[in-house]
Amino acid sequence: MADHDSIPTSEQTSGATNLPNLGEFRMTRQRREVYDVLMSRHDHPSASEVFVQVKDQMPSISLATVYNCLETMTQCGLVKQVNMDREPSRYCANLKEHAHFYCHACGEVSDIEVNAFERLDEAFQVPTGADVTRFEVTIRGTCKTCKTADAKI
Amino acid sequence: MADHDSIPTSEQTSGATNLPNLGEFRMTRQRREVYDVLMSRHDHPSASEVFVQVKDQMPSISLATVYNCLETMTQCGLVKQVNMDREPSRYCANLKEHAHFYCHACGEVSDIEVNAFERLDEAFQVPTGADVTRFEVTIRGTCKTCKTADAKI
DNA sequence: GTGAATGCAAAACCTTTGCAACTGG
DNA sequence: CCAGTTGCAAAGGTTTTGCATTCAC
Repeated sequence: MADHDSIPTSEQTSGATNLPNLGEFRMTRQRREVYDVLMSRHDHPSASEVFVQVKDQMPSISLATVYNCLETMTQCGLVKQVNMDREPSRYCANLKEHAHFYCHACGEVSDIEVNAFERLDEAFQVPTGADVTRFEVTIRGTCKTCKTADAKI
Repeated sequence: MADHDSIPTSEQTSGATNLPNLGEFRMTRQRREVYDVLMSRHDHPSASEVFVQVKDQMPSISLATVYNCLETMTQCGLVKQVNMDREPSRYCANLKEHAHFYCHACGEVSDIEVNAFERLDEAFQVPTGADVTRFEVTIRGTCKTCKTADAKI
């Protein structure tokens, strides 16, 4: 994990939905660190959560830079921004098409495999004449842990 | 449209997914006006867009009150809050289960009918042991208007 | 070398909150 | 009557921005 050489190139990511366009991407120490942190976690941290962890390795980094890095990487398609309601944006490095499960009790977000993303449009009456770029699916509910904890109260 | 008597009671809305709980709901002039504005539009206005329109009818109303009204009505299940990325929250009075289409060119949000919402869970590997409350589906792309406009440039 | 990225602080933005005055049931 | 709601202004938290400095290519 967190291997510097694991940053995908345009060629390597041809399986992903949005090909990263890394043409003008300048690899700074800050960006590398931010990306590494994101790669090492599967819990969709927010910018400030990333900031806290990166600051450990690089005390001089500023929060604004973390925001800039995450923004740039999102534009490049290197990471994905995940927004839940009005909560702070979260970020994830899982480029594979997937849905999200959101537990409204603990606020945790987890990735969900999709069995047939491509057949999703059958279920929806997409406006005629519109170009569909992508489906975004969030499943809301209570995770196993919170359900159990709640039952014990 | 915008009929004051059209505000649903708990009994009338038994078909909706979340039954409005209007027990403690006090119908003030402000709330009625906010609700009317929302009922009269199908374009998912934000709080300040609602504010502008309500202020027309009721110049003394404050933005904070509009926020309060919308929040309360969302809690009651009278309206739905729709969040797109980091944009201001939008609101809609369409209580029927539906998905949203978001045009990233013009930023408009439109409702999408769902043919088989209940069979959606077949397509996703929902975490075992979790309780699913609801599916939220956003389809992103370019609407017909923007697609056409773009082609002309 | 040079344009892009950083770090800092300040601003922008949407939304919530505290509190006195008001009002719907 | 009186708990709940309003209006105002001020605060809150997240994200962006301006600008001088630094750095990657």
